[in-house]
Amino acid sequence: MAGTRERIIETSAELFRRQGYAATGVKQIVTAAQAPFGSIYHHFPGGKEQLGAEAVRTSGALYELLMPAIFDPAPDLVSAVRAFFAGAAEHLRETGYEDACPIATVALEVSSRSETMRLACADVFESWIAAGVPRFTAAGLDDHQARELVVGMISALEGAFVLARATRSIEALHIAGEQTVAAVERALNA
Amino acid sequence: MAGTRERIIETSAELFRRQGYAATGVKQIVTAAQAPFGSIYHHFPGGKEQLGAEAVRTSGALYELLMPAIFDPAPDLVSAVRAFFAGAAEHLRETGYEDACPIATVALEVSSRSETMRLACADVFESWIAAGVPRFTAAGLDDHQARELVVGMISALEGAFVLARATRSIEALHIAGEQTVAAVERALNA
DNA sequence: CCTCCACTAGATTGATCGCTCTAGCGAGTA
DNA sequence: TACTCGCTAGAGCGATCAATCTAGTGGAGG
Repeated sequence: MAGTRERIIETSAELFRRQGYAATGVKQIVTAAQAPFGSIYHHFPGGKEQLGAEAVRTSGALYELLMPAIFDPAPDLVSAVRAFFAGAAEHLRETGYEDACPIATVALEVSSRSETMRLACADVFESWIAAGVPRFTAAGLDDHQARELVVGMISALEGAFVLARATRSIEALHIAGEQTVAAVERALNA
Repeated sequence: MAGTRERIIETSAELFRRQGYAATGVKQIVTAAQAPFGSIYHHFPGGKEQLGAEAVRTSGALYELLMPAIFDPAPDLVSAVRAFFAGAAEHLRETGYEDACPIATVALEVSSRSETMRLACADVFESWIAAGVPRFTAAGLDDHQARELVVGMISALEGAFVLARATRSIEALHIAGEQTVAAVERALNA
């Protein structure tokens, strides 16, 4: 079997995203991943915490790819931002409001309990920001403006996910998207 | 002893906010609340889920009071929004990045696992929006504009909390606050 | 061939989970 | 005093938790 370790990480990431870190048992992970129980502690001697941190970093890296995938083919920055939020809203609705941010739940859960995992989450957020900034500077904004807009965009998206998942509505995502678009337009026209 | 039930709810709400729903055990709650174990199931026959839902609604109602407390004494809407984010940032920093939103962690955790608790979270968010809207219409905005700005404000705050807690920095809160202020100013000057 | 080792496989551990159970306390009524 | 009843008090339930343990498998190197 090729990639037991990878399969465990991917399955963990999926489960963590839907139900969080604490609510997901190691047994549930191996069952869903169709992996033997013992393999967990062979591949992840640090136990559940190490597995959690790796799952966060892996799905974080995967989502970072959305930046080039969405922003680079777009005709302009504003269209890209709009597509970014529209895509998130569509995906959330399509998955029955299950698949929002892959790490937000975990980030809130563990940031007071596990420094290892908190750092993994912080690194992922910082990598998303770093991946987003050049797409904004390329549109003529300076580094400071670009960072502020990217951080604002990610914050708006994450918060809208929270409301959207609880209320089963993509209203918050639409609003957050349009307000981010307005912020970008304002910076471009200054 | 006056208010064992209330003490249990308040303690639960605090623990849920810091570490989430699944990671908080009933035993931990009774220990922290200095309450007898049996009292939990006397006061909350629905078990942990009922306790969780009540904790969400109670702390939600408590936070709803921030709307009048911050917006009504402010000289104008923009100052109020600024104070709203500044207060959140200060409180988060003062508590060592522990006390962010009282229900966001729970909302993300349970919205795919417990319909009872998901509804409690959704009701709380909707009540916050309902409490915020009149403060925005009082400044001359129409209902539709007001709701969009309030939903955007809460989304921005929630998302900034996620980033702030993970990165141990209030940068995201400052940015989210200023972008919300800009959105309000734009609506007022239109 | 044999050895070695990465990996699979799952039984088993002690601790902890949410929850149920019975017992009894103490204030109120008669 | 006698009885009720809201609540306290915690022992104990079966289930499940993360993690450890030993045993065994299969392919590569010599």
